[in-house]
Amino acid sequence: MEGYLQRFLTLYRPMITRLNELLASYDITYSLWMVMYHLKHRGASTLVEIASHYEVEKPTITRRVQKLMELGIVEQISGKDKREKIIQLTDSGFSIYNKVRKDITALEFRLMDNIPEQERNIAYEIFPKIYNNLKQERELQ
Amino acid sequence: MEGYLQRFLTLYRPMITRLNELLASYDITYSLWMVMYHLKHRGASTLVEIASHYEVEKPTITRRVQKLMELGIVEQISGKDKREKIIQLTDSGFSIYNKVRKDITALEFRLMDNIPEQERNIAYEIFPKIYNNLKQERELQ
DNA sequence: ACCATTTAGTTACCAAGGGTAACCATTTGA
DNA sequence: TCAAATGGTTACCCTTGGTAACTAAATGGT
Repeated sequence: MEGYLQRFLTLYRPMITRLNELLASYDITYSLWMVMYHLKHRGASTLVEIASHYEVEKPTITRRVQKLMELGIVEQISGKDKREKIIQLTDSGFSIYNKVRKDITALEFRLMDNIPEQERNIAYEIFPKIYNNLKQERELQ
Repeated sequence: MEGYLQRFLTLYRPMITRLNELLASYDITYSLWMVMYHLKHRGASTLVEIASHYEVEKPTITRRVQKLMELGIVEQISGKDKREKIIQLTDSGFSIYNKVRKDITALEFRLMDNIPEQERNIAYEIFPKIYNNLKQERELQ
């Protein structure tokens, strides 16, 4: 499996570039999109939950959430623990999510166009496995 | 295939973090490693070739190559076209490459540990296909 | 053969994204 | 009950990368 990381990294910039081109018309960037995606798929979350999932520091998420709040895409809800800031998508946030989702799904189909169904699925399912292995690798240190 | 890009992006930071931790003991970062990898696998290259392969701008590669030259990892060779700067790994560069390669290969094995051989291969082979599709997507614009 | 255009690379400046350290407020738990 | 741990923010800085303007060299149409 020599070179897997390299192949992964080679894909990164072209992918981010296409994605940001697409997101520009909605005035968001991929880093904001990642938070929106997280809230859509995992529901209301605290900043620490988001930070640890993507393995970035807390201030990074503070900044992203501040921008998303200014844009009216997310809002804070109250929980028991007064230290926590629980964030969820607003109605407007959901609506923007759905519009962007269509565009991204279309892009994903174009990128997967000539790849057999079975291979797509395997490549799709392997990511969470590697993710878990990366997390475990971290714990060992 | 909805969410493929997202799954890809989610992996990025954890992977970069592990990789940089590993590379730190050799005093290089993943961005320098990518250039070394390119030279090892594609042979002596011009800066424009490297830049267009990874889809970054020329100044970015100028900077990386300057650092690698300071570190004695790459050197310039002369070609016919006097505008071009053709770069290759030095003996020292090859030696460092081989040491790092062992560590990264070991990391790659740990990350793929619990994934069946066949799935690994498919996930490995799918990257160049997506890469080509991304490049084609760019041309259409 | 000549000159406008293109190409390769560099420099200087700037922007995005993210990290570290220090801090406050709240909660946990010995 | 009070020290330690946790969630979040602020201020400052670093890394990476992009843009614009430039030089030098090569190309190509006339």
